[in-house]
Amino acid sequence: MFELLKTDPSSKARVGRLTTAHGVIDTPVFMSVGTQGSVKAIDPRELREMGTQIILGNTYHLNIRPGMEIIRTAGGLHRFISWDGPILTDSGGFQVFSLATIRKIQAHGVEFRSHLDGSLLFLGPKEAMGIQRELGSDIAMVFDDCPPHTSTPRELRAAVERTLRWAAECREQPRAPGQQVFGIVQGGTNAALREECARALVALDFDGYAIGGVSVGEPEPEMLRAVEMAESFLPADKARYAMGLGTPAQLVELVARGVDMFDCVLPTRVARNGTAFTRNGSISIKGGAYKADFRPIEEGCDCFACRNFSRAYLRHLLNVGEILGLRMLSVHNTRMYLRVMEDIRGAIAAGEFAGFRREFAARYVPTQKVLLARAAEAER
RNA sequence: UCCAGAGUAGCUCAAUGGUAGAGCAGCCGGCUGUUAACCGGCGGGUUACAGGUUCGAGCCCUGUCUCUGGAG
Repeated sequence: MFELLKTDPSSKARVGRLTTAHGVIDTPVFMSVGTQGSVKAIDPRELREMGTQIILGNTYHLNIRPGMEIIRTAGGLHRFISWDGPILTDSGGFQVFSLATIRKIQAHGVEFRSHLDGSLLFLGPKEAMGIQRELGSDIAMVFDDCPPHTSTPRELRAAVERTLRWAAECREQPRAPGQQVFGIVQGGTNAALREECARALVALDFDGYAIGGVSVGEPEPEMLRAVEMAESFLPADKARYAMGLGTPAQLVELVARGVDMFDCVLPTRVARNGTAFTRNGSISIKGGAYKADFRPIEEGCDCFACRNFSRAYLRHLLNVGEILGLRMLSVHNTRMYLRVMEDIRGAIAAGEFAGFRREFAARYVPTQKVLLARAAEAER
């Protein structure tokens, strides 16, 4: 159940409350990604202490390993991974995109050849919902067809039609007690397709609506447009979830466009690769510039890493390959994302979101790639 | 002091007498519903030094220096 608490007068930003079987979530919310039943390098106690409200799991990956028999025997995913807060499970739809080389799309689902041992795995609406039911997630996602950014209009249309057909079937599948199901809008950067897909999904009446088919290789301006196209046809009284996004700066902009929920591997993946997010943009802690920099990653950050360790020490850890280094960067980045969301919620509630948004954008230094994409956009 | 071996990129090491390379480190990118503690790029050399042989030498010869091991 979603409750809309306040809407920002200067934008579409809103604060709300999403009630699930395992707890209440304040939105806008960032959801940490725990694909294989673990938010990589961070344990549940740390997640809790950082203020994590909900985490993700993945149908495809958990079904391959450890397999449903184990999770069933364990008493469901919550018990198995010792996380008693809300869990959202992705359906495996993203793997249609990310594992494009080892899968074949068929009428009633997708045939995957396991990336581990090559064995066959079929995932369709029925299978994906059945697995998510057994996982016992609080929010299950419909099984969708997530096409790449490079798709032709014909392919995009086919993906939308398939996604809608499958969504209708997902909608009818049995659920775990208290489990909510979210539909997923596809349609790429095509406004007509986004509208058509959104309207059709809304007609099916889901518990919430996700915007998928973003973060599939498109430049930032196109991503923002795709979200806008879908958002305008979604009901205000249901949660909106932008799948797979984004950078801290993008989160602020997406909240301003009416999105309530996010998930993204960036904070944890980038951390393992030596990069830390700050309000001023991201910094590569591995760099020699931090060799003798005894300040915390980010002044004023209340995460465990910033309270205890210097950039110099963290750089040293990363440099010698000590696992603590990437763990601490993961902790920092995750807490940083959660703090951004806390600040966003506070700003909207206080009626100060417009100023917050302006200042955030002014301070956050984008990557070269984003700058180039924006420049190219301005050219048009 | 003698004998032997070795001196090549910051480090550890390659390179039948025929365009001196790799890994690591360094620097710069990238990473967006995780097949990623990952991927890509760049810089970097008086081949210890001085001669010699040769069309051509990191490689062969002579000398010098340094290091390592052994002998005394």
